[in-house]
Amino acid sequence: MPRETDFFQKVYDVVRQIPYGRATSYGAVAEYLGSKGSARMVGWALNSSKYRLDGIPAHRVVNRQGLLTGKRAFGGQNTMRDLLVSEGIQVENDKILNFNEIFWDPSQELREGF
DNA sequence: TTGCTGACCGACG
DNA sequence: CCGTCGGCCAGCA
Repeated sequence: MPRETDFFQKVYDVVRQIPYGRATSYGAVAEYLGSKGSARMVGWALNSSKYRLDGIPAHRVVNRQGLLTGKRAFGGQNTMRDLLVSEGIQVENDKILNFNEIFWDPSQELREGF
Protein backbone atom coordinates (compact mmCIF):
# COMPACT_ATOMS: atom_id res chain seq x y z
CA MET A 1 0.00 0.00 0.00
CA PRO A 2 1.51 3.25 -1.11
CA ARG A 3 2.26 5.68 1.65
CA GLU A 4 2.06 9.42 1.34
CA THR A 5 5.83 9.53 1.19
CA ASP A 6 6.02 6.62 -1.21
CA PHE A 7 5.75 9.06 -4.08
CA PHE A 8 8.84 10.90 -2.91
CA GLN A 9 10.69 7.65 -2.27
CA LYS A 10 10.00 6.50 -5.80
CA VAL A 11 11.18 9.80 -7.16
CA TYR A 12 14.48 9.47 -5.31
CA ASP A 13 14.81 5.87 -6.39
CA VAL A 14 14.19 6.61 -10.06
CA VAL A 15 16.46 9.64 -10.11
CA ARG A 16 19.26 7.63 -8.54
CA GLN A 17 18.91 5.12 -11.35
CA ILE A 18 19.56 7.76 -13.96
CA PRO A 19 22.79 6.68 -15.71
CA TYR A 20 25.78 8.96 -16.14
CA GLY A 21 25.54 11.48 -18.92
CA ARG A 22 21.79 11.08 -19.12
CA ALA A 23 18.83 13.23 -18.13
CA THR A 24 15.09 12.89 -17.71
CA SER A 25 12.12 15.12 -17.20
CA TYR A 26 9.75 15.65 -14.29
CA GLY A 27 6.82 14.55 -16.42
CA ALA A 28 8.60 11.33 -17.43
CA VAL A 29 9.30 10.42 -13.82
CA ALA A 30 5.77 11.38 -12.78
CA GLU A 31 4.35 9.32 -15.58
CA TYR A 32 6.50 6.37 -14.53
CA LEU A 33 5.13 6.74 -11.01
CA GLY A 34 1.66 6.63 -12.44
CA SER A 35 0.80 10.25 -11.91
CA LYS A 36 1.59 12.11 -15.08
CA GLY A 37 -0.18 15.20 -13.81
CA SER A 38 1.91 15.27 -10.67
CA ALA A 39 5.09 16.36 -12.42
CA ARG A 40 5.24 19.23 -9.96
CA MET A 41 5.51 16.75 -7.12
CA VAL A 42 8.62 15.31 -8.73
CA GLY A 43 10.30 18.68 -8.62
CA TRP A 44 8.93 19.20 -5.15
CA ALA A 45 10.34 15.87 -4.04
CA LEU A 46 13.73 16.80 -5.42
CA ASN A 47 13.43 20.16 -3.71
CA SER A 48 13.03 18.31 -0.45
CA SER A 49 15.81 15.95 -1.47
CA LYS A 50 18.31 18.79 -1.27
CA TYR A 51 17.78 18.64 2.47
CA ARG A 52 18.69 14.97 2.45
CA LEU A 53 21.02 14.80 -0.52
CA ASP A 54 23.06 11.63 -0.55
CA GLY A 55 23.38 10.64 -4.16
CA ILE A 56 20.35 12.05 -5.87
CA PRO A 57 21.50 13.57 -9.18
CA ALA A 58 18.70 16.12 -9.24
CA HIS A 59 20.67 18.02 -11.84
CA ARG A 60 19.86 15.20 -14.25
CA VAL A 61 16.19 16.02 -13.95
CA VAL A 62 14.98 18.88 -16.07
CA ASN A 63 11.72 19.99 -17.58
CA ARG A 64 10.19 18.80 -20.84
CA GLN A 65 12.12 21.39 -22.80
CA GLY A 66 15.44 20.24 -21.39
CA LEU A 67 15.61 23.59 -19.65
CA LEU A 68 17.37 23.79 -16.30
CA THR A 69 14.40 25.22 -14.49
CA GLY A 70 15.71 23.91 -11.19
CA LYS A 71 19.10 25.60 -11.41
CA ARG A 72 18.00 28.11 -8.83
CA ALA A 73 17.33 25.31 -6.35
CA PHE A 74 21.05 24.53 -6.45
CA GLY A 75 21.72 27.90 -4.92
CA GLY A 76 23.65 29.07 -7.93
CA GLN A 77 23.29 30.20 -11.49
CA ASN A 78 25.63 27.71 -13.10
CA THR A 79 25.81 24.98 -10.47
CA MET A 80 23.32 22.69 -12.16
CA ARG A 81 24.69 23.57 -15.58
CA ASP A 82 28.23 22.81 -14.50
CA LEU A 83 27.23 19.40 -13.17
CA LEU A 84 25.55 18.48 -16.44
CA VAL A 85 28.43 19.77 -18.55
CA SER A 86 30.80 17.89 -16.27
CA GLU A 87 29.01 14.71 -17.27
CA GLY A 88 29.45 15.42 -20.93
CA ILE A 89 26.00 16.85 -21.43
CA GLN A 90 25.96 19.80 -23.78
CA VAL A 91 24.26 22.71 -22.10
CA GLU A 92 23.84 26.22 -23.37
CA ASN A 93 21.91 29.09 -21.89
CA ASP A 94 20.74 26.76 -19.10
CA LYS A 95 19.30 24.39 -21.64
CA ILE A 96 20.34 20.90 -22.74
CA LEU A 97 21.13 20.91 -26.45
CA ASN A 98 21.04 17.20 -27.20
CA PHE A 99 18.34 16.56 -24.66
CA ASN A 100 16.57 14.35 -27.15
CA GLU A 101 19.68 12.15 -27.37
CA ILE A 102 20.49 11.88 -23.70
CA PHE A 103 16.87 11.70 -22.62
CA TRP A 104 16.38 8.79 -20.26
CA ASP A 105 12.80 7.65 -19.88
CA PRO A 106 12.23 5.49 -16.76
CA SER A 107 9.03 4.08 -18.26
CA GLN A 108 11.07 2.93 -21.22
CA GLU A 109 14.24 1.80 -19.48
CA LEU A 110 12.92 0.52 -16.19
CA ARG A 111 9.35 -0.44 -16.99
CA GLU A 112 7.01 -1.10 -14.09
CA GLY A 113 6.75 -4.60 -12.73
CA PHE A 114 9.83 -5.77 -14.60
C1' DT B 1 -8.74 23.67 8.53
C1' DT B 2 -8.25 26.86 4.67
C1' DG B 3 -5.52 28.89 1.25
C1' DC B 4 -1.34 29.76 -1.42
C1' DT B 5 2.82 28.25 -3.45
C1' DG B 6 5.84 25.31 -6.19
C1' DA B 7 12.45 22.52 -9.87
C1' DC B 8 5.70 20.96 -14.39
C1' DC B 9 2.64 19.85 -18.32
C1' DG B 10 -0.94 20.32 -21.48
C1' DA B 11 -4.87 22.72 -23.22
C1' DC B 12 -7.29 26.92 -24.67
C1' DG B 13 -7.95 31.57 -26.79
C1' DC C 1 3.62 33.39 -30.26
C1' DC C 2 2.12 34.70 -25.70
C1' DG C 3 -0.76 34.80 -21.59
C1' DT C 4 -3.81 32.31 -18.68
C1' DC C 5 -6.04 28.33 -16.39
C1' DG C 6 -6.73 23.70 -14.55
C1' DG C 7 -4.77 19.58 -12.55
C1' DC C 8 -1.75 17.11 -9.77
C1' DC C 9 -0.18 16.63 -4.40
C1' DA C 10 2.86 17.96 -0.44
C1' DG C 11 4.50 21.63 2.74
C1' DC C 12 3.76 25.73 5.44
C1' DA C 13 1.54 30.09 7.67
